Amino acid sequence: MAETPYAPSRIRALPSWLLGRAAARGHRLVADALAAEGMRMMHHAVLSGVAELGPLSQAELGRTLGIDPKDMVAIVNDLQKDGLVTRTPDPKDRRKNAIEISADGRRRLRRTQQLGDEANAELTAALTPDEREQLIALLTRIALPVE
Amino acid sequence: MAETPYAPSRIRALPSWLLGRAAARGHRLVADALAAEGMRMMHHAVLSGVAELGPLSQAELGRTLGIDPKDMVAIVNDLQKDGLVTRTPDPKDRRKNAIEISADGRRRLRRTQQLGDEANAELTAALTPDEREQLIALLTRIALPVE
DNA sequence: TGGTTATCGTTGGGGGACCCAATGAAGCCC
DNA sequence: GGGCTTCATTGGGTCCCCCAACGATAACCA
Repeated sequence: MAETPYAPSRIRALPSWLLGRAAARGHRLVADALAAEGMRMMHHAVLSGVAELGPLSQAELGRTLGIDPKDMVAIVNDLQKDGLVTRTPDPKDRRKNAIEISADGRRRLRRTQQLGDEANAELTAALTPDEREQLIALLTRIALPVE
Repeated sequence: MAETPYAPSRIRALPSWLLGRAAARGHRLVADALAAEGMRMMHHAVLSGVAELGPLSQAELGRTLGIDPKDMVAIVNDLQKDGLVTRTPDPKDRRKNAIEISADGRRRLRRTQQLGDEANAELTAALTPDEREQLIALLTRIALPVE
């Protein structure tokens, strides 16, 4: 491939720029890995959230994962169409849908979790386990709005 | 506003996920700040690159900043339209355009650099200067493909 | 020298993530 | 009971990223 000069540039020392680059690479790695199972990042994230947090509404899912309600509709549609989750009206609150993972969903999740972990290992391959933990800790502290 | 539960989720411990969140917040902060000058992130990045690396071709700019040639065309169009850069045919190589920053471009860059720095300060406000340097160092090592 | 290969700017198309506003239905609070 | 809120859904929009192709030009090399 072509040799990229990557001359020093003021821009590339800014956290926001580095975050964008690193996130793009991470997204590429994970998305490519998940594509082997016909899944996308958001689908995997939602499936993982549903598996952990039990049956819950789309709004709750969206809040915990930071996903827009509009996008959530499409994601749950896809997951439901593939039989990975069930969407049943909540008898307690008829506005809500109770989203729950299915047996197929659990099986799929096992594989996508594996793929996601591998992709993240490759993403952080240049780091020691200690450094990886440092990175996670630092990112956690700047990822959220101050509120 | 609604209380976001942010219950523990396996997804949110993954570097790729955290990177996506942090990058989104960084982009929001920087983009909002630059919007005050009518600039977008990519425009500022290109302007900064041109200022540092002197007159150079669009392809070289794209390689150093990781910007797609297609997007570079639009960005340079905008910058040229605003009189911030000049695009002149390179006499040495008539395929290339020599992009160079103008006096107006330098003035604009001074302001946008200030705004970008402030936004990045806010982005990393929760970190000590030491931790900020750590984060930059770690990100630098995972931002680039292995090559 | 002539033919192949590569690069440059440009145009075209497309996808994924993110965000905002509005709607009807349903629950909540007083 | 009336006002406010929440829920799922629909619609519209922006930005960044990637791939493919093209005509023009340059570089390579036998």
